Amino acid sequence: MRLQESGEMYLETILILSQKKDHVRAIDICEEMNYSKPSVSRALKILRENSYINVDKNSYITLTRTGQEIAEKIYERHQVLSEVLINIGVDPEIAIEDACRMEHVISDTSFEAIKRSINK
Amino acid sequence: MRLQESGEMYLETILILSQKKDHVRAIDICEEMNYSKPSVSRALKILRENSYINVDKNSYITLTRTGQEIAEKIYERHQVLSEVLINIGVDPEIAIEDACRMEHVISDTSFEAIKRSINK
DNA sequence: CTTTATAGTTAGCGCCCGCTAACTGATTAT
DNA sequence: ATAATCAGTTAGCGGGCGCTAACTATAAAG
Repeated sequence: MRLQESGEMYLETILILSQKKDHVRAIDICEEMNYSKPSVSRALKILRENSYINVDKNSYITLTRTGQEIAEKIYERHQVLSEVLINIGVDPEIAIEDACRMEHVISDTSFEAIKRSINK
Repeated sequence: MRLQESGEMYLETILILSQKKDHVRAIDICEEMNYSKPSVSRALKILRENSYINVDKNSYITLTRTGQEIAEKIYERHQVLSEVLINIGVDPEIAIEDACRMEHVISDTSFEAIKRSINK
């Protein structure tokens, strides 16, 4: 199953949360993304069914290998794209918002080209 | 009514078609976008109801002032973004596809910054 | 003049993905 | 032990936006 922009955002959020918390639960995602519990619950169900995440008896969420790879990919894009925008003078807040949307729509090819172009 | 990405694509397509044809009809949009007639018909209905386009007795479609402004804005983004990507070495076909998606999600601020940054 | 082709519309399906209301089950506090 | 709180789920709504099937109206062709 091909992951939607929405699914990618959930994975990225789980990655970020697991970097600053011991464990990640659905409720943490609700707070981070400002979504209702049912929205998060359903999204996690789909991610679980498609083996992007695991949920243990304590409802602690972890990324599977595939989930982790996608989350890291999107997160890297987020970092690089917002940095690029900030570098050309965009207000950091706006840069981050834009990066958040662009990170899901850019091809691997274009992203690699962007990374290469900032290294010179 | 705030226009969706989909609505912006229709307006942009109408602009492009009206540059290369005497008149634009729904069926032309179907062919250009590879969408079914009902999909286009409904989209046009919404654009008409919200005064982004006019449709005359011959079913010829024209952009209103507002529609034209949006279409031109998106089209400019399309041109600039694909040019930028091509310039940094992205295959034109991929560059255009990516520009097609990015053009709808970038803020005015970031787009202006990108334009400025290529002029030096 | 009737048949056929072309363009547009209506009805309704289905997936995405937010939401509220209301339930369950577990943990904490009285 | 009972009540309250917290986390998660289920049911179902609604808007966005593709689709097919089937209808209508108009124009072209026999």
